[in-house]
Amino acid sequence: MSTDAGPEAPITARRAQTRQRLMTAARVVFAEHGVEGASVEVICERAGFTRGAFYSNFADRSDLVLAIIEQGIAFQFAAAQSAIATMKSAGDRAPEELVAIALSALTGSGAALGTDRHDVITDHALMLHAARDPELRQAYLGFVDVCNEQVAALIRDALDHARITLTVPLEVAVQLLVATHDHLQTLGLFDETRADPSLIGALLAAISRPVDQADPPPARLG
Amino acid sequence: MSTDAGPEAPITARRAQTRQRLMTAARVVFAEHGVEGASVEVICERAGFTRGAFYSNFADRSDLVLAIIEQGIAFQFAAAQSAIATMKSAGDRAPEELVAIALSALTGSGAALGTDRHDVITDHALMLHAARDPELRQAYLGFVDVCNEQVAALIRDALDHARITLTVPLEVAVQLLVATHDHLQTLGLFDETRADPSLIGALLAAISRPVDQADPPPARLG
DNA sequence: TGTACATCAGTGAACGCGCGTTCACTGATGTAC
DNA sequence: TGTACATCAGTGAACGCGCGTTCACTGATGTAC
Repeated sequence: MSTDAGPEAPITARRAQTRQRLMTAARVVFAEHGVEGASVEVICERAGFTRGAFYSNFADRSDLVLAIIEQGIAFQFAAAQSAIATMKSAGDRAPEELVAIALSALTGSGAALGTDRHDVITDHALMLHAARDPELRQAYLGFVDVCNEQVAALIRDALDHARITLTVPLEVAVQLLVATHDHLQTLGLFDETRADPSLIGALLAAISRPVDQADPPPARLG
Repeated sequence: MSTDAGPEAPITARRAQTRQRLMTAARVVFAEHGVEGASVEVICERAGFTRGAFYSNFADRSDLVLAIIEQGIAFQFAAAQSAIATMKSAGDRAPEELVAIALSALTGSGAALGTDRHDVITDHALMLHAARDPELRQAYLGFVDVCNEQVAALIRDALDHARITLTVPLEVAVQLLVATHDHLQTLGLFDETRADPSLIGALLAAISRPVDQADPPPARLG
C-alpha cells in the first residue's frame, strides 16, 4: 500500500505540501465529478499546479486515489483518539451529548453531523469505489472493524459516564447508531433540515435505560 | 423529465426493447465503473449495439442517466404495490417476517437484503449522482418522501397484523428501519456474511411491544 | 400471395476534443569551500 | 558573506488513444394494391 515509487523516498517539506494540496483539491473534484469522473487535469488546475507536478508526486491516477483513502483512514483514527480524549475529560454531560461526542469520531469533525458536504460525498464515493475493487474491499472491511471497535469503546465510556446501560448487546447498539448516523448524514446531502439529530436520541432512549432501574429480561429477537 | 426528443414519440415495441437493453447494460456498467466513468462505447458494446443505436434512442449521455433514474423510481413504486398486496394476503406470520415484507419494498426484490450486488452499487451511485445535481436533488427528495410514506403504511399494517405496537412515533420507526436496512445492504457489499438481518429484529424489538402489554410512559428523548 | 415503394432502426466511419502519461527543460533550493 | 556547482521540484509541450457526438448509409419492417 506504499505510494512511493522507489524503496526509499526522501520526502522534503515542500514535496509533502504539494502532495497535500493535490490531494485536497482531488477530494473536492471527487465530490463534484465522482472518483471516476475526476480528471487529472482538473485536479491539477484546482490545486494550482501543472500535470507534470502531479506525475512528479504520484505514480498515476489510481495511486492518488489510494493515497487519499489511506489518508482518510489515518484521519479517522486521529478523530477517534481525539474523541477519546474529549470523553476522558468530560464532566457531567447529558447522555445524548456524550454519545454525540462518541459519534463525532465517525466524521472527524467536531460536530457529529455538521461535516462538510464535500467530505460526506467524497467519503461516500470512495466507499463505493472500494466496494468495486476486491483488494480495496478487504482493506476497507478491516478499516470498518477498527472503527466499530473504537466507537464501541467510546459508547461504553459515554454510557458509563452518564450512568446509563444498554438493553441490547454493545455491538448491536454500535451498528444501529452508526447506521442511523450515516442515514442522517446522507439525508443531509439532500436537505439539511431533514438531518434531525434527535433521531439518534430517540434510538438511544429505545435501546438503553438508567443504570439503577430494575432489570427486565433482555430483548429476545436477534 | 421526458426522455423523448419530439413532442410525440411513436415508440414501437422494437425501439422500447432496444432502449431497455441499453438501460440494463448501462446499470451494469455504472456498477463497474461508476456513473461518471461509464462510457457510451462500453455500454453499447455490452448491450450488443453500436453507438449509433444509442443516439437513435437517447438525446445524449445524461438523458440515459435520467431515464434510468426515472425507471428506478417506477420500479420502486411497483415494488411497494407488490409488498402491499403481499401484506394484505398475509396470514398469521411472525412480526419480523411481516416487517421483512414491508422492507422488501425498499429493494424491489423478493428478499429484503438479497438484492443483486450490481443493483445495490448502481442505486447507491445514482443516489450520489443525484446529490451532486441540485435539480435531481429536489426530485430525489420527493421520491424519498413517497417511499417513506409507503414504508410507513406497510409497517403499520405489518404491526397491526402481528398485534404489536410501537414505542416510538411511526416516522421515527420508519427512519430507523430504513437506516438499518441501508446499513446492512452497504455492509453486504463488502462481506455478505456481515449483513445479518437479525439486526433489524433487534431494532424492532427495542422500539415495540405486544399490544396488550401495560402502557409505560412514552420515551422522552427526541 | 406477390410486387413496389416508404418508413424506420440500427450501422459504422468520421470529427475534433480532452484525457492520461511522458519527458526534455528550467528555475529554485541546498551544499561546499 | 559570496561564488560555483549539484540536486531537486515543478513546467509545459508533445504523444497517441478513446471518448461523445454526428451523419450519410443500408438492410429490415410495414403498407398499398
